[in-house]
Amino acid sequence: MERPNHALCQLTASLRGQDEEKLRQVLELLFFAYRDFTGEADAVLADFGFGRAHHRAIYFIGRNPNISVSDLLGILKITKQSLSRVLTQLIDEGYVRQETDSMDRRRRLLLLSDKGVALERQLTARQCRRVIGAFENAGVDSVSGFRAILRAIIDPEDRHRVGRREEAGPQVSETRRLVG
Amino acid sequence: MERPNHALCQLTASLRGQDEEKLRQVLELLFFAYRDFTGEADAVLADFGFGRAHHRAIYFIGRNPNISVSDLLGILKITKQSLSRVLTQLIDEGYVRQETDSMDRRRRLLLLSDKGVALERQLTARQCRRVIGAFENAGVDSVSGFRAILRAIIDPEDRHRVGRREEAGPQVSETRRLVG
DNA sequence: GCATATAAGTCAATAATACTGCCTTAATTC
DNA sequence: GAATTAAGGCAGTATTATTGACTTATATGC
Repeated sequence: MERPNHALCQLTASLRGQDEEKLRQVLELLFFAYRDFTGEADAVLADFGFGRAHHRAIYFIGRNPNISVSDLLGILKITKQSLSRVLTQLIDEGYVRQETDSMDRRRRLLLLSDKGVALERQLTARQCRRVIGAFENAGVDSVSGFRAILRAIIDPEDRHRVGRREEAGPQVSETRRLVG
Repeated sequence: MERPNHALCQLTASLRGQDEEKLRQVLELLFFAYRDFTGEADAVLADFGFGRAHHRAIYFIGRNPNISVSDLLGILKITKQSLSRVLTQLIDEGYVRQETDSMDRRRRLLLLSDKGVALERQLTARQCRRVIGAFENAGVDSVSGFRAILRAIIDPEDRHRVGRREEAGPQVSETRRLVG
């Protein structure tokens, strides 16, 4: 059996220097870092009987108050049925509230309750602590490069999803914005 | 409901400048980047009737030829039963071979077959293409910072797992190394 | 040699997360 | 009024993971 190939490093002219070993290390860094990063929240979630799916819903509802179900689906990229299970639980247990949009009464706008806000903060604080620790450990000079490359790994059409949506006075959904 | 808190940014003295918005963006970058990064391989895996669990097994067996089952479990941090299902499939379908360690006949050493190597390369090549694209897009100056912070996010006791294990002549397992 | 420990594998039951497909209701838009 | 959109429900299935209990084979310590 021949040794691992070296074709990868010739994929582009500008990166001839990138050898396979370095690239593989990056794949592994992503794997281990993401695992430990998400693991940070898992212990807390387990105490509440929730999983990662609940975390993601709580996070993005907290981040985008008054988001509609379909806009949340657009962020999470899961099916309506998958979100439904999670959302029903969160609403039943009082972490998420639903309000009918007065502008378009078909839409249900999602909001965290006080209980939901408290949980979201607890989860986010833990993950931020890990990230801050990493920034300190690696040196803050590394942060801008870190952010730039993570952003560039994301599919171009989803890069705009990072950061806060503008706080909508009269609700303006993503889907509406495309139409209007 | 009050606005998101600003307590996070005061977690450490050295990072007073880090405000919550920036930190949250990092959490989101990690989420979207990892999703798109893994999604890259999913389409290929589906063609073979495999999932991400198979990918991880294939990757780390390819990366650590002659790894023992327990050492692989140590990397993946899943239960023996979970790995078993995946490994049985991969062996049955001829992607992974098993050989008894001549030094310790309890151990089964895992190796990719030619078919396994071909699949591993296909998956890794795709993910590397995305990473290389991101390096070009963000600028290669960002790479070292990117790597440094990812590494620092990983639990300290697992950072040594990034990179190739030394190619063992007489098989020396991780567990053995601790003892001997 | 015998007791203990280790490596691997197996069986059974369960849970979380996701999927497809199909259908309903209500509200809006053309 | 017809078509579309938003939300949700129901049924069935797949993947990945878990816990717990147990077996077999081999190696190690005394």
